Amino acid sequence: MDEGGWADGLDDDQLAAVEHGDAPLVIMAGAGTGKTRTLTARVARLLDAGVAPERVLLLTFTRRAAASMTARAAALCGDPAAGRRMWGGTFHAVAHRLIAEHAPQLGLAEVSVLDAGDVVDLLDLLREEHGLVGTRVRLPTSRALADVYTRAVNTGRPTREVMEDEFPWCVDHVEPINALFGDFVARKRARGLLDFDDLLLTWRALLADPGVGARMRARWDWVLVDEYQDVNRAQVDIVRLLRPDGTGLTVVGDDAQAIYAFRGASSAHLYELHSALPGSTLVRLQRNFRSTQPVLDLANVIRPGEGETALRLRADRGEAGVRPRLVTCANADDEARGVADAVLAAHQDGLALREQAVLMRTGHHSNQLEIELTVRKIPFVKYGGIEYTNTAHVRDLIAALRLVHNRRDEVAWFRLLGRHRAIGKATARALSTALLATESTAGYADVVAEAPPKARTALTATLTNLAAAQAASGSTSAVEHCLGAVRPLVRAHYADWPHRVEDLDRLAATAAAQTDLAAFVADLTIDPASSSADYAKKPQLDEDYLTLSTVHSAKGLEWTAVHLIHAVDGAFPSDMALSTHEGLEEEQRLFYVAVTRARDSLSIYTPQRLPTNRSYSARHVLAKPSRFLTDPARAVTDAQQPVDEPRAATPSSTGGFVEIPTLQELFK
DNA sequence: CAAGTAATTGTTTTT
DNA sequence: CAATTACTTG
Repeated sequence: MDEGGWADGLDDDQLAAVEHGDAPLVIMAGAGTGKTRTLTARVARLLDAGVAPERVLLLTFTRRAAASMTARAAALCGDPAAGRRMWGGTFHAVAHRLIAEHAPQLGLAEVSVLDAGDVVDLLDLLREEHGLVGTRVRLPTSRALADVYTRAVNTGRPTREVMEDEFPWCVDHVEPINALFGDFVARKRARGLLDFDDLLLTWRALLADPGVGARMRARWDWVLVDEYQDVNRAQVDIVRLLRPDGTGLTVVGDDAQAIYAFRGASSAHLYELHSALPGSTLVRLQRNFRSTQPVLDLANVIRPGEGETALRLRADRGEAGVRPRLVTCANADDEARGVADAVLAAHQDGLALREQAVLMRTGHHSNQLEIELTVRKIPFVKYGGIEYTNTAHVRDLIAALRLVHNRRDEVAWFRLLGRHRAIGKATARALSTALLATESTAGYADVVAEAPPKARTALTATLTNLAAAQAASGSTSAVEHCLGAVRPLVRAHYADWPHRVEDLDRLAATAAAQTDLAAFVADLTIDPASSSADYAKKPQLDEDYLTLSTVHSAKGLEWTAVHLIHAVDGAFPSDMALSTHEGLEEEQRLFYVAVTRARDSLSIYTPQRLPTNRSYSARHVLAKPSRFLTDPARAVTDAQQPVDEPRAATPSSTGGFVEIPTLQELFK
């Protein structure tokens, strides 16, 4: 019917991908070539042809991407409700939904999701039991153990091999470490705890089961996967198990934008899929609809890879445009002023802050800039970095919320018990064991008797509240009791409690409004960035604000004006990546991703002096411009020195902005 | 065994 | 410079 709807404005290549039948389809789409649009249109076309929305599964890299794609596809075919009926989300989020549904088949009563920090806590607990503590020789930290484990799981290599290659100082302890990992797996299983890796492994196991797998496969006729260059071994297996012969499968990716090797991803999976599925069609999208040619000229210089896979992006918008600016600054403060000046200048010329972004390699690169923006009252929201839900008090509340649905969540018990005065590691462990042994909440009182006398009053209050939360029938009352349990602990435990309690009230208010509290808590863990960002910035939704983002978090997004800061060797590329060839290549792809986010205007800043990262005193060190700014790269940019006289911050000179809190402040 | 004090170590990206 | 960790004391 609404033919023009989804086909509107698509070029021949895109249309070919959209109208392709049910044979396996691999779309290699360069940056800015309308990959999201094509995928969305393809889904809309399927719906338009009468496919039931619940028979479509769309796997994306972030929850935000899934939500916007399903909503747009539904709108394109004139049935807004279809978006909610469709299956969409990250691998991890969809896995959780399916695992919760199949908990009985997995022998699990309830499931809780552990974040990276919880995993470290649990490993720490086990580390002592396995005698891997002491000061006689260097032993791996819990953090290192978590790294080894996740690395092995995500690449499908034995832990021994991972340790030999990447953690040589652990090699002397392979035996006890592997024994510990065995216990780690068993303990998680016994308590209904799933970490991020388990979500994928468990989904894969469900699919590999003859009975459950066949039924699960039969749920969807169409499976579409975005950002396929960033999937790891387990995710590849899941895709293959979902569509064994590739019928109804569509994957989209760009090997030049593979930036998650550290998580076990490999862009080789993209090619392997094409060759593994004999009947598959390969469609290449090379016309860039996003950026001006001058921006692409730089992108083409920076883009890694030669030969067959090399692909020169061509601007559909013609030759016009402004060459990227290469701005040399004295130091980070100078850089911050330069960015703020440029952002405000563009704003005065009518470019909304929402159309501008500042990108960086790592979260702390914007420290000085954030101060400058705050002083000059330029509102901003920062994406990336992991501060928000990782703050201790937020995790305390999340632990309490997890206990509402899973009384056997040992990690959560351990954490909350340890917040009490007079209860340390050893006592917390003993008490959590005792709590796990209780048949019902009625047994909590007996456990209090085992606690040190000084802790009993507070502990009684905590356990009474948690028991009430567990008995509560609705989210509102459950959350209220959790807050009742956690608030006094936070007040007693943190000197700066007023701020923290405010945070908790805010989070609790959102949690209380949920119909499915368990799912909300899991979501908060699986997708912390967008969940916390979404609820934190809701009140200012129609405000204009500048985006600050790590390049990783900026993947798939675009802005009219982009400012790339700290383009300096050691910062971008990160000094952590300089030692290996693969590491450096990934940094280069990351740089390419950053450059290709810009539509019209790109500015790259190179501060000449930065604080040393060794010593935290005020000493600075000379920084060289990023090695990716080669002579050919410089040849297609305009070098620019900002005014080098120091300028005072000019507060209200721009006026009119309402100060909104940054996420960091919300969760401090 | 917990809490306080002294020493030391930190280093990226994220589901 | 902070924040974690190792060591000491109550």
